[in-house]
Amino acid sequence: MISSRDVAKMAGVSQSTVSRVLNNPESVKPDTRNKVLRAIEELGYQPNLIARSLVTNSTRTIALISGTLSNGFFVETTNSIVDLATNRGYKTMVYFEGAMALRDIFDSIRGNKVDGILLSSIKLDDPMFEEIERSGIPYMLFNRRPRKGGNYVILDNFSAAEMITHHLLELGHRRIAYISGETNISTFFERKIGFEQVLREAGLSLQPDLFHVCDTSSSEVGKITLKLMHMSNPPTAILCATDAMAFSCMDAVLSMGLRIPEDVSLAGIDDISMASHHAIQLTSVGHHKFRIGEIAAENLIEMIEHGVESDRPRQIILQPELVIRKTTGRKR
Amino acid sequence: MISSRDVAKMAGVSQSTVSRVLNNPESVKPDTRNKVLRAIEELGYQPNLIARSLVTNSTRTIALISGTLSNGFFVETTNSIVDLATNRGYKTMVYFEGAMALRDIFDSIRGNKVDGILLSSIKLDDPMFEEIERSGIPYMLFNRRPRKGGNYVILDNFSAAEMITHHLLELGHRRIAYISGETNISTFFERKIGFEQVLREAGLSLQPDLFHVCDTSSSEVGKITLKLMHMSNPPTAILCATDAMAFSCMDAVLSMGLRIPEDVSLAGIDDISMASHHAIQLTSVGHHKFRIGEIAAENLIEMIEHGVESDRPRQIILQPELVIRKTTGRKR
DNA sequence: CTGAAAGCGCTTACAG
DNA sequence: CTGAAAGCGCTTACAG
Repeated sequence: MISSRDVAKMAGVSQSTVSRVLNNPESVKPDTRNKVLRAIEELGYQPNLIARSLVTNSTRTIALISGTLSNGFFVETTNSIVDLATNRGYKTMVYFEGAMALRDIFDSIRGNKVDGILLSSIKLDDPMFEEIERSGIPYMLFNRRPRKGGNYVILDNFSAAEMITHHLLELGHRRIAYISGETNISTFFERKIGFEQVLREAGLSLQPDLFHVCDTSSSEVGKITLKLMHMSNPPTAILCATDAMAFSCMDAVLSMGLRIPEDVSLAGIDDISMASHHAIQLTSVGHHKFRIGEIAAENLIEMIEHGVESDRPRQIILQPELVIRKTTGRKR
Repeated sequence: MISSRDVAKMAGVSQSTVSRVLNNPESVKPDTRNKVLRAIEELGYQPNLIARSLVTNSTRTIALISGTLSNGFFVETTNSIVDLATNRGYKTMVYFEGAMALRDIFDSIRGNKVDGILLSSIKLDDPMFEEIERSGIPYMLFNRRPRKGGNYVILDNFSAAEMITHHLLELGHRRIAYISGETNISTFFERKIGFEQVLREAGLSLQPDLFHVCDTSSSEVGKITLKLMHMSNPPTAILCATDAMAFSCMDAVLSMGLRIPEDVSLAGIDDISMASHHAIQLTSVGHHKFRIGEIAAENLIEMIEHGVESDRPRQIILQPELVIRKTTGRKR
């Protein structure tokens, strides 16, 4: 491999000068600069970024630890985060939750000296959170947050759940099923609280046989949906904690030959782009598409480049908008 | 930051021994090994992988350069590639086509000394292809291939297009519109050839007003769809070169208040997972889900670990299966 | 089984 | 404006 020594030799200068031409061109006389540039060209020299990183202690790499792409929400955030980082001159190391323990991913990331971390996969009481804070590596959480503190950008999940539940109540629904993911995750925790709160205000209560927690996989959601719709007194509406779950739920409902919303209303939360497809038309509530990922990435890069003010965590809560489409209708 | 020197000092051994404990534990006496291990534990030592890479000349990193996640096909390959790589102990640097010129991505990748490259975004006559070959970095292309040679795993696009076109002809369709992406990409080129071939065999020909090439974006496909369906003599069936395009097409058709397949039949190619959703039920043709990405990653890792046999390129062509669902029906 | 020394390919004070 | 020297944190022959 060609190194800066080779370039230096060919240009008849020192290695330091080659380095300067690369990193601070104005500091070297045009004449010498051109000699170096020509040598670089001639040799097809490619600086070894690994070596550079070792001395500068910066890799221009951010790590993205994201929920699985089976959830369309993370498809949108992953796409926009990677593109934004790329445009800003950062490489993105991607990990999807589940393939490896967060602990091991974090160790790998530390060893690789990434400049910053973007993380969706944190639990409410995750022991990793404190470690990440302590590591001093700039980070932004997105979509989920820990119980206390941290830098994050999330949806106002409580409000989102309130809004969509209100909508269902207004349509006359009283038997509303709720399918949630594990409530040790802030998103699911906060959405459930919002749902319960509105029920309570309406003089209703969360009925155990209409409330289900599952692992958010399509097969699990499907099973629960079938169980619900086979009840002697099935719900007239189903609220799913995410749009991705609502898609699975819809799939199961339709597979039974039932119609939406005639036989059962269906709603989700997140308002991912597929929700607006004319074949889906899912009523949902969420923030404008893509923005969560972008905001997280923007803030992270700012922290990397202008330093972290650890006394003032970045906590951004986006306000949701209700989007009524075709999967919710009056109770019959 | 704690280095192996600190560990060595604390354990009362040399840096070499610390290195051995990490990389070849059996080569050091249990006694010394334990002293070192204890020191590592005590100091919370994390080896600097950047420094290691500089000397071993291996980063355990693969670069994935993928088509955009707006196309569900690449969602599935990205998900399975990243997970497979992670499980095998490789990090994945991800780039999406379009955010940066392939030329610049490649330079960045070379500088970062990745162990291998997984690339979907190659054109038929892409000047970058030769450069990649020449670089000597192990690589696998997937989904698309260059005109000649290379390591790749692709669908038998010609057969896929043949099969789906046959299906449409058998349903009685004669005015079949075809919406394609740019034909300087092998996928679109081969699919178009397959489509034309079957038409020709049936004594039909590709009619200019029914054949459209676009940039595959949802808005472009939508525009073309509207144009087609507003013709005085609209097509009775539309074949889209990818399922992702078929989804956009479906969206546009439904937005006009038309029904599928009553007013127009619709088919795609790829058979991505969303195609089987009960609200979509898209007739398509493709290989079993996820496998293309996995096969590409498996082969790449094998090349990285067991060496490249450059005289025998890896060329894997997967056979498609036709999956008839609800978007295609008899011509009325 | 272990250590001292050299080296991977850069950058960065320091001196001139 | 430029060069010689030291150093980033590892690994790897080599010697013992």
